[in-house]
Amino acid sequence: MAAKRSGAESKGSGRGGASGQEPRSEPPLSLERIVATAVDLLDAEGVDGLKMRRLADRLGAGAMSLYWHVGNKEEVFDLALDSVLEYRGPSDIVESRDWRGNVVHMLEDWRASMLRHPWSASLLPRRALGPNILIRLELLSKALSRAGVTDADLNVAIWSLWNFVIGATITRANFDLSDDDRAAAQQRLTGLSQHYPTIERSRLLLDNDWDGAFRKGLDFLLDGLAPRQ
Amino acid sequence: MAAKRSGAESKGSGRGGASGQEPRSEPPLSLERIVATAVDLLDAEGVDGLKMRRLADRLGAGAMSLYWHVGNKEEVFDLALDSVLEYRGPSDIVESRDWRGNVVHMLEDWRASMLRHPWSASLLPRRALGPNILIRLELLSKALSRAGVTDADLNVAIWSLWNFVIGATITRANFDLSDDDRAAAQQRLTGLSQHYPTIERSRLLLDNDWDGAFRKGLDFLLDGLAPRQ
DNA sequence: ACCTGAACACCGTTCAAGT
DNA sequence: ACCTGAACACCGTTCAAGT
Repeated sequence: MAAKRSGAESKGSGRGGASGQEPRSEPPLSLERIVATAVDLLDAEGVDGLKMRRLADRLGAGAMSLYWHVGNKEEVFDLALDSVLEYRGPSDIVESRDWRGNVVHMLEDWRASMLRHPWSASLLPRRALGPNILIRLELLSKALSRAGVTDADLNVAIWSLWNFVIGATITRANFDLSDDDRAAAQQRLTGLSQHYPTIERSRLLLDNDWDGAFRKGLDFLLDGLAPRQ
Repeated sequence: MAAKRSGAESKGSGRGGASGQEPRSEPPLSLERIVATAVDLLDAEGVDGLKMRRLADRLGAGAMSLYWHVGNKEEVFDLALDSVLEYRGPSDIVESRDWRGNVVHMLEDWRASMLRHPWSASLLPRRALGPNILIRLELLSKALSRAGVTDADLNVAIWSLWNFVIGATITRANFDLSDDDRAAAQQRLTGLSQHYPTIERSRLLLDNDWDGAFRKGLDFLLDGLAPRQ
């Protein structure tokens, strides 16, 4: 992932090194490098931190060079997003047994991949579906069929799981930023406990076990979709 | 919702009326007017269409007057969002019977409210929870308790429903924009049917019954959360 | 074919003034 | 107390050139 940063000599006159750590003798610009660097930048600075100028800077390229390789900023987002959703499944899907294990594994991996890049979940629903998510949906479809979900219910089941994963991951990725805020919210809730007695008592806003809640909620949903007989 | 637009005389020298329909003798600026107008503008132009200058323009106010009433643009988003999530429940919650009907009604109303303002769903997960969503969560909590969900599972159940609603609504609101794109995607899928045979056969990307899928998926999830015995 | 800086058309926000 | 325009510090993108 990280660039190799070979020690080398500078190109010509200095560029007024404000950043101080600009690598020298860069490999030429390429889509691959641009996408990889965009992911790094997004990880470091979030969605709002991705600016075309800054990206070019990180690449050691002139400010506007990117526009030769990419149509516009949107395209950078699309490419960065898909590059982050790759799935290296558990060996082969031929393993017919334990459809449920396969599904849970893939969905937990999906969520984990997006949480490693907290900008990605929010982006996913508003962009065209790239090949890497299609692979995941296909796996889902196969497994659910095998589990006995009827053809008439198949699409509903897939979208239900999609909704659950997207909703959980977007929520988690965004709440993550505001740990103190959450305490403050629960505090406020306590002050208003006459209005919200039930969620105040269960300490809904303080509940911190995101991974457990995802896993248990997913189990409930799968129970509903394909009841174990 | 819509302003009354009383016919009246202009204030002084013309402002070079580019928009052509600027109302005259506006009521004074107020938080309420700002929020209501922000919602209108968001509905009309989307998240990216809300610019402080444009909002001021719609209010018939000078470009920078808003900053007296609001700290910054973020605050406008927060206020607009909460104003859109109000719930006027079915009479009273005392109706103990039919917890499931109550839940389904509230969640469908929640989704419908957000789809009426397609920018709202994406905003919700990244902002502090306002009073209007807390009311909905409280209702959810009460109903699920009544349905027999144990205290240990209560938070999981609430977040599962949250995830489902958020995921479904964000997805629907965004896919809505691209009806042709979806056909194109399915087309592309058909071309690659050796890679994605199952979702190609079920025509996953063409499935257009969003309301039905939401309702049926919600039923599955509720079955998992509180099995009907 | 690939890269570049200058320039344009925006934005959010600050600030010193106005009434 | 409330409103205002000018000004600042950005940003995405176009374009005419460079090599």
